[in-house]
Amino acid sequence: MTNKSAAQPRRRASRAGLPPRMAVAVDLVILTLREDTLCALAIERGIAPFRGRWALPGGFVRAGESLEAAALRELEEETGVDAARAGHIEQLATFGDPQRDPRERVVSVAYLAIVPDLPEPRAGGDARDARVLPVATLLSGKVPLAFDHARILDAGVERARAKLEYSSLATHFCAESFTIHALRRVYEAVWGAPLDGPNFHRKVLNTPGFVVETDQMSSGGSGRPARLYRRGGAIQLQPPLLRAEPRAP
Amino acid sequence: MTNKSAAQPRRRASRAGLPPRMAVAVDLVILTLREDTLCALAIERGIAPFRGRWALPGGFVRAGESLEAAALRELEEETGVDAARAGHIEQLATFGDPQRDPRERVVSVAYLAIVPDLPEPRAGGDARDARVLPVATLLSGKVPLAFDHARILDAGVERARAKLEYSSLATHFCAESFTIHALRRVYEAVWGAPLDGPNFHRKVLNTPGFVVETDQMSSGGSGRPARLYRRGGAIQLQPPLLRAEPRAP
DNA sequence: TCAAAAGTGTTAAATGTACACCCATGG
DNA sequence: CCATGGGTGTACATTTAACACTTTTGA
Repeated sequence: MTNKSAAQPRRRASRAGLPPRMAVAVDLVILTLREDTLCALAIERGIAPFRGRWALPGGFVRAGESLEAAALRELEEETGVDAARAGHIEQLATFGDPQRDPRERVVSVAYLAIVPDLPEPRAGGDARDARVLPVATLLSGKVPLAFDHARILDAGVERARAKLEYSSLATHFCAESFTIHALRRVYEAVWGAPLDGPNFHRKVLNTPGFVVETDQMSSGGSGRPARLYRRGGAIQLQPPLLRAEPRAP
Repeated sequence: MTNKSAAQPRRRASRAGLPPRMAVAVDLVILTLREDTLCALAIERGIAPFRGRWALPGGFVRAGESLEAAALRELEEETGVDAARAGHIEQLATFGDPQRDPRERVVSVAYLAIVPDLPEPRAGGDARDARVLPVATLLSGKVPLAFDHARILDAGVERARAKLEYSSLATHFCAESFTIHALRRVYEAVWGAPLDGPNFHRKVLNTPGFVVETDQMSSGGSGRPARLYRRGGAIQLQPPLLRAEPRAP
């Protein structure tokens, strides 16, 4: 019916019904907050290709291993953070350009992980060095990333920005208990814009399931001690926290 | 861990540092509207495994072919709709459970396509039959889908529902020019809830870039002729069209 | 003239925004 | 007693939701 069957002597394997096999990898965008700055874990590659360049942590999926399991395994290998301590992990997108790896065809499934208080990473395996660097630095273009990792990182940051608005993702940047102020600093760091403190406070408390009060108070800092909260059960926020866009007068 | 690694000598390749190779497929959730009902294209499988069961259209990615190109090729093969006529196509998620295909390890990258006025599909290739069926039927469980395709379809429908709210996706269900009423019927079909006509009308017109007026009017139907509009340039809607949730009094 | 759909007006309620102001703590 | 951040109050602007009402067509 189409020209297809005629025009296709094309890859004998395919005609025989056997699909080509490809390597499948997972790459991780691991986000955390360091001094009110949005940061990601980056690896300095110790082997070719892109030796000496910064890259996202990742590795190949093993036979019999699910994609999610591979992502969690890589997360633990690179950071020492196990599934329980990881605040949040979700699949981001899949990158499969035929040229994205100069060695051979590699399809990479990217995952986004949020980790509170990411420990100083250990270089190991194929990595010459491993560091938690500001996202702004990594995306500035001054430190070109290996492969298509700049696009992957960008997708991860965009996903995080979008999800703060309508999900409880922000709480995963915080330790188990946190002040409303700390939560606000997460929003301000990820969105890169200041928010009104009083209104933010009310909005968070009026969003059912977002946070739950504890009977503890913060201590030590300057100023009045603040109440500590824990993550509530809500996954989606209704109504969403709006990303304030200053209105034109 | 599973009986699988025992059955295989665990691919010596993997121990030598060479990653295992896997087949990579694309599967398509192709949504359209038929008589105000959200429908998806389904294929009745003519070959094992799952012979005789309904499945989503899809196929293996070829060597040297990008994922997106594979998705567009499958879309055209199964529906005759080329990239230009497809309203919208986007990557949805990747499904890679080791057991999802009983033959061998297949990682499937799912795509979501929206096509206005999907033509009656032609069965061909490995398909015994091809039909446009209501999503509600396919997800009801009465017609079990092959592989993990119920999960994929569900993810596609959920993505479409969510994106109607904050993107101009709904316009891609419509022909090139359409009335505001037709656009509203898209929202009502996908969300499964009625919307207030007058308020919807204003909201659409007040959302910059959502639709642009033409100088033509609809003809033929009963009632007053309506103005026709085209898709505007906006991708994201600001403010979003809210999914009306009847308020508890 | 009636039914059906298009489109405009109107109003009460809910929400968002900006900022004044009091509270509790450490220096 | 002052700086710092925590938290509440409040007034105003904006948005939303509900629905009455007018317009324009085909039957």
